[in-house]
Amino acid sequence: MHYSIGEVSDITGIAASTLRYYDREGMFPAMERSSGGIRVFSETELATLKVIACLKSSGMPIKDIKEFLDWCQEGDPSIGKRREMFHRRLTEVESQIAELERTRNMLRYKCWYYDTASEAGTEDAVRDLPDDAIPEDLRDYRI
Amino acid sequence: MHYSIGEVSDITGIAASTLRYYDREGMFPAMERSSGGIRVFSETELATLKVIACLKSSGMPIKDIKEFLDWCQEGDPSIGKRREMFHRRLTEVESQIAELERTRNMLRYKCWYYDTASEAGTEDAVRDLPDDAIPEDLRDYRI
DNA sequence: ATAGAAGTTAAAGTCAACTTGAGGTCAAGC
DNA sequence: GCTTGACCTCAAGTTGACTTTAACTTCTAT
Repeated sequence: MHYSIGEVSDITGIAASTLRYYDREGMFPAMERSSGGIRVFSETELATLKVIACLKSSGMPIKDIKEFLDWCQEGDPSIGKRREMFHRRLTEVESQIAELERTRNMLRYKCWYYDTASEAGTEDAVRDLPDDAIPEDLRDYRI
Repeated sequence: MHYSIGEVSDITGIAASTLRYYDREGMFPAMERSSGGIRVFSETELATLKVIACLKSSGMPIKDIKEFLDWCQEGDPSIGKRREMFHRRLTEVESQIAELERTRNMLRYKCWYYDTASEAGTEDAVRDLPDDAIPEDLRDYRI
């Protein structure tokens, strides 16, 4: 199947200007053009966009994603590099999750703090409470 | 206890230029200065920095954090607003975690994919494998 | 054949969150 | 008194990831 830039934008929710920007950066090396110079996206480019989305949401910068896509073009000889890259990315995302979970726990503490203050109508009711007045699962996340 | 900007930078790992920038943005409304005009950080500012770190790692922009800190200055009347803000932030972080977990699973699939390709020496060995040749827990994350 | 929607380019603009640079001041030890 | 390192301000620069603009072309439907 073939798609115009507008169709791809509608399918993926990515702005056409962003797709042009990715193209300018060389992320779609195999993309074709109509005789009049109009971009023709195919399944290949849609697959690339999925990989871009995955790597982007793992926090990888565009230029590193571009480098990875270049490795894909090189074929089998670059399998090792690509494998290592994904393992590093996985480790990275796992620590991002751990950090976000810590953040979530601090926010849970703050929610409890403000629920309590809100009920009392004043922060004085919570500010200097001893640790054992704090729900056990939130105690370590007091800030 | 009182700290110089350099000490706070060492304690927190935040660059002195960043601390000055935060100060310029009005995040330390109670911070004092020495007679010579030098910033004197106290426990109050260290506590603020912890809140800033928490909200920043939840993805909140600096100007919204500033707005929250302004609410804190208003005292008890703003407890409701602050409470709602933390509840929204918690919801937000929970969906960020869910999205990152999805990303992690896609990366796990890619790790398996490249482990397999690497062992075989060629991507041909994995590219078009049927779904049931993929580890069950990764099947849904094929990209 | 023509209108208008959708596409094209290159270059400039935007935004957040800092960081850097220039030029000057403060504070502690000798 | 003087050096030296840490501090100060203000303005400008940086980075990444887009987005916008202007001027133009192509495609599609009537």
